[in-house]
Amino acid sequence: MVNKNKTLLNEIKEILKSKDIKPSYQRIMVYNYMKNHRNHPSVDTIFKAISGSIPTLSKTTIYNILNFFAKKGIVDTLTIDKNEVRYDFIKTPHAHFMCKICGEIFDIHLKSDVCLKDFVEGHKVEDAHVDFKGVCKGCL
Amino acid sequence: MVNKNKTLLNEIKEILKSKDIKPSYQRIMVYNYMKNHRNHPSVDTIFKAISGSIPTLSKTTIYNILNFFAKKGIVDTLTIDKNEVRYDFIKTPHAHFMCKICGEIFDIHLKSDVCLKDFVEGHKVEDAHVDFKGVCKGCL
DNA sequence: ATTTCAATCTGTAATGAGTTCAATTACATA
DNA sequence: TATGTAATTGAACTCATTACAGATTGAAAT
Ligand SMILES: [Mn+2]
Ligand SMILES: [Mn+2]
Ligand SMILES: [Zn+2]
Ligand SMILES: [Zn+2]
Repeated sequence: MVNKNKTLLNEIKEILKSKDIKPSYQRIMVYNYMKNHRNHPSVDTIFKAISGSIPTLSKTTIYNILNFFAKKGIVDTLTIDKNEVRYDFIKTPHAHFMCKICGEIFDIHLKSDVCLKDFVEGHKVEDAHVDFKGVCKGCL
Repeated sequence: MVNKNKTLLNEIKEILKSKDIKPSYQRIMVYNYMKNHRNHPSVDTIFKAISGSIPTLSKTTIYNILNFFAKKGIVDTLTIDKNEVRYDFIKTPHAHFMCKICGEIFDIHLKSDVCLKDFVEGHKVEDAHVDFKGVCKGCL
């Protein structure tokens, strides 16, 4: 069990190296968290989740790592929540639904091609987001 | 000229009354600004623009009015800019493009129906936004 | 006209996400 | 082992937004 966990972290280390990212323990742990959670976490959520494993962890480090990961294309930055930035471990283009009651963000899989445009009305597109807000299934 | 301006402000007063909104001078001026600008302004932009006409104006009042207008459906709240909320004087559903260089937000008119859904995957939709980010025509 | 009362406005203080920065630590290489 | 660069840390800071309490407004009621 411990050995298996160690193997998984070593896999992440190799992934980071292959992307020209120095695999610090902090970066490995953030990557591991993102890989295993689909909750579109905020910096604070990640901090609370992994600071137990890294007693000296600084929240600034989480900010640094996520900004770096975003630049490297490992995570996507979601501005759907006006209170704090949320992050997504990108797989494929998809939309999001954020519940105004519980704050949860759900993945939505639409048959829409708006996420795949290179240009719109002459502007060069680098990111595309389809965001819904309302009341989620569970809160209805 | 002055008379015509006064007539326009009186028209706004009637519009607000018809929506069960007490037509204070501050509210009329914010409405008038939104009606005449398509720049998706922030609170600060509106404050700077109209505080000359209202010497005692408080920025808190702009926050109050915009939150109130949003609740009444007069303006739409855009979270595309992670630094500050931007507001839109709604006409019809449309998408937005925000330039990462100059910060300007452009209206985009797509032939997409994603903005018109009532439910997605069981969740009740109240707002829908299609947001693009990149480099605008002018900054390219 | 004066009183009354709720709604609105104002300004200051508090909150909290995110950034800056200088000092410390980790780690690869010589 | 010594050195140098990159990463981490934590405190101070910025700045958008909210909370709050007192002042002002304006429309009834008397
Ligand atoms: Mn997602
Ligand atoms: Mn618009
Ligand atoms: Zn919910
Ligand atoms: Zn631009």
